[in-house]
Amino acid sequence: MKRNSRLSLALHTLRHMAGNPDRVQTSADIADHAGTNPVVVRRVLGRLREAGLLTSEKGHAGGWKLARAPESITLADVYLALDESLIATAPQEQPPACSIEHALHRRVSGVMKEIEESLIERLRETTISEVRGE
Amino acid sequence: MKRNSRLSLALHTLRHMAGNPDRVQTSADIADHAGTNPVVVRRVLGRLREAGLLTSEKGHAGGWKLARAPESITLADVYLALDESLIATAPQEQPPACSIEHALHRRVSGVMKEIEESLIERLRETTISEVRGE
DNA sequence: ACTCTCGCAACTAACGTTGTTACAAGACGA
DNA sequence: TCGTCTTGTAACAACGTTAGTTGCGAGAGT
Ligand code: FES
Ligand code: FES
Repeated sequence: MKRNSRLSLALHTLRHMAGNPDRVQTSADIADHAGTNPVVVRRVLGRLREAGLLTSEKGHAGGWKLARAPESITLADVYLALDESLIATAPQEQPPACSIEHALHRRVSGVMKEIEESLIERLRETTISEVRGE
Repeated sequence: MKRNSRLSLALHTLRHMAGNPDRVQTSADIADHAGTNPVVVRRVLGRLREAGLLTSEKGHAGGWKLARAPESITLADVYLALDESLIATAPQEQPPACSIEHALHRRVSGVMKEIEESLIERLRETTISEVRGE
């Protein structure tokens, strides 16, 4: 229901896999684990696969596995893989009648872009495997 | 339809008023001006009034007016008045069963908080009246 | 063949946002 | 006092987004 449940699901799953990098897990396993539905898991992890973070195999003994060393996967990689800007700036659909409105929008979305940049920068500082419980 | 149309409406209206600070405008005027509905305008501007940016009067010759000098109103004031965090972090409804999930959430929302801080800081650098067309 | 798995399309339900109508309450002027 | 203007607020419809669910086809392995 929340806006970043996809990010939470992705991070938790990756971190969980980082604890056992060679184990193959099915989307049903993961869904159980995360209290959700296998299809939802495949939807989210599918994006991570497109970004090269995971691999998936069909058939018997198929499932999901990390595609890279967990130490090389940063929070920013996950955030970008999902490509849902948490920083919202409406893309100004109409050419604005009023030039001041235009200027305001430019100003605000300029700041937003900067902020998103620095968000990604900050997220790049920590890898999946660095985060531990308590 | 977009996530920040309230912010756009608020900023544009305030900037428009800044050009003529003593003029009283009705929500119908403003709605015409912004291509929306008077009730929507009252909803958004109501928040700005609660934050002390505007005043409103009922009755004949009533309407909306700036409560402060436009040079003293920053973009951050408006953003905060609307108090809709553009930086979304789900407030972690359940106590998380898994401590790693908890740690991940803490890390991410810590970063988000910082980022929102710096967003506000950046927005505080410009006042309403500073923004001009072309 | 059979079974397991992903991939994908379609649908529902819940939620948030905008726009709209309706009406009460207050303020002002005639 | 009466009429009119305006805000304030509630209620509703329309729409988009998201999570969840079902169903089924396509590969992969036994
Ligand atoms: S349950 Fe495995 S990391 Fe949370
Ligand atoms: S129309 Fe007046 S500021 Fe845009």
